[in-house]
Amino acid sequence: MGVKAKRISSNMEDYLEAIAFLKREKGIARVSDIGRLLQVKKPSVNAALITLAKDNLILHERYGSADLTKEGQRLAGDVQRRHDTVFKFLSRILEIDEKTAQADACKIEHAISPMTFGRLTKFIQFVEVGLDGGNPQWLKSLKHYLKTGKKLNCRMRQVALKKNKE
Amino acid sequence: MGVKAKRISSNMEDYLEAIAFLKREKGIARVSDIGRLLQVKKPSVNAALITLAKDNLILHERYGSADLTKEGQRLAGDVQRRHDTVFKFLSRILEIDEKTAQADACKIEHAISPMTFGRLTKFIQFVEVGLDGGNPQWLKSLKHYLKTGKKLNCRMRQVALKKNKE
DNA sequence: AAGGTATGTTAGATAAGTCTAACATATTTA
DNA sequence: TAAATATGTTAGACTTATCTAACATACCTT
Repeated sequence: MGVKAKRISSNMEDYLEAIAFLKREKGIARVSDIGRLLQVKKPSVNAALITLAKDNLILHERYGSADLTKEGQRLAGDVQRRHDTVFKFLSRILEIDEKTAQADACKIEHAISPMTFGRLTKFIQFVEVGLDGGNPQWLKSLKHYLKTGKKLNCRMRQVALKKNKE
Repeated sequence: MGVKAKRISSNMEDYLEAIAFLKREKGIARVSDIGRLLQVKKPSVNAALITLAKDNLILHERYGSADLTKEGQRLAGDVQRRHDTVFKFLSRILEIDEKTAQADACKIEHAISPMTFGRLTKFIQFVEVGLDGGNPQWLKSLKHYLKTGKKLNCRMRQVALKKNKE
């Protein structure tokens, strides 16, 4: 029953992601643009497109553009969501600078299980939507600790609060 | 100045990790054991040992055992620490089951930057050592939310507290 | 529409990492 | 110690992913 859900490589996931991005942003995913995005040469892109087409993840005719199939869209979406989740966690909670967070997310997105993805998603929700039982203080303490390595005491908290308002 | 700090592949990191583990656990790192640990055949191990020896990360003589050099020890230690940190985060904070957490950590350990490693380490410290300004409640709320998707209200909190005491 | 530029493809090489089958060396044990 | 077993190595093939150089097609522009 159903098509066997092949496991594709990190590299192929990157290509799918790039194609999805270009379709969304420019309406069309071309070899050159994919190459520019992923920092690889055109023949590499071409080889990748042939592989992805063989796996029924894209439609691709010679000298034509690449389009994701239903399955390709699904996989690309999965990768994208993993990326976004990891990126949010790194940047909003661990407060890692954007560049580093993006770079790390680009690698971690290929490495996390559905379980970890789900939990991470919920964790972010928990923090952002304020489901911490009305105790947002811990987040401030966390962020202060992450940056200074020091515990926020009462006096320091006041200072931190003031800084946040500036 | 100093030796150029080569960047080694995820695979080579795995081999270093395995060698360090075997040295620690059994006093000696042999080709067969490394293979068993990493689920690869002996010729693959052999090839890896040659590569690592060429990079001065291990000492290895024909038909002899493998020993980490100072640099090899340093790298193996780095990987190990990244693994432990990620594993702790996944298992203790996101409460992912051990098997999945180990599997994910084995991949993520190759993907995180020093910055992310540092922040994650501090985050775990923050949680474990109770540096959250004396508000451990948020953690309970988090764990409850991660598992049920629901916010802990006052009544639910009492229930959660009771369960924790069982 | 012809020519030039941009884009896409093919061919062939390279590198990393894996495998199997065959061979070599060590170690154990009868 | 000699044979049997375990362990390590070599040779050669395969896969994935990349590259350069050369070639093919598409498109724009005048």
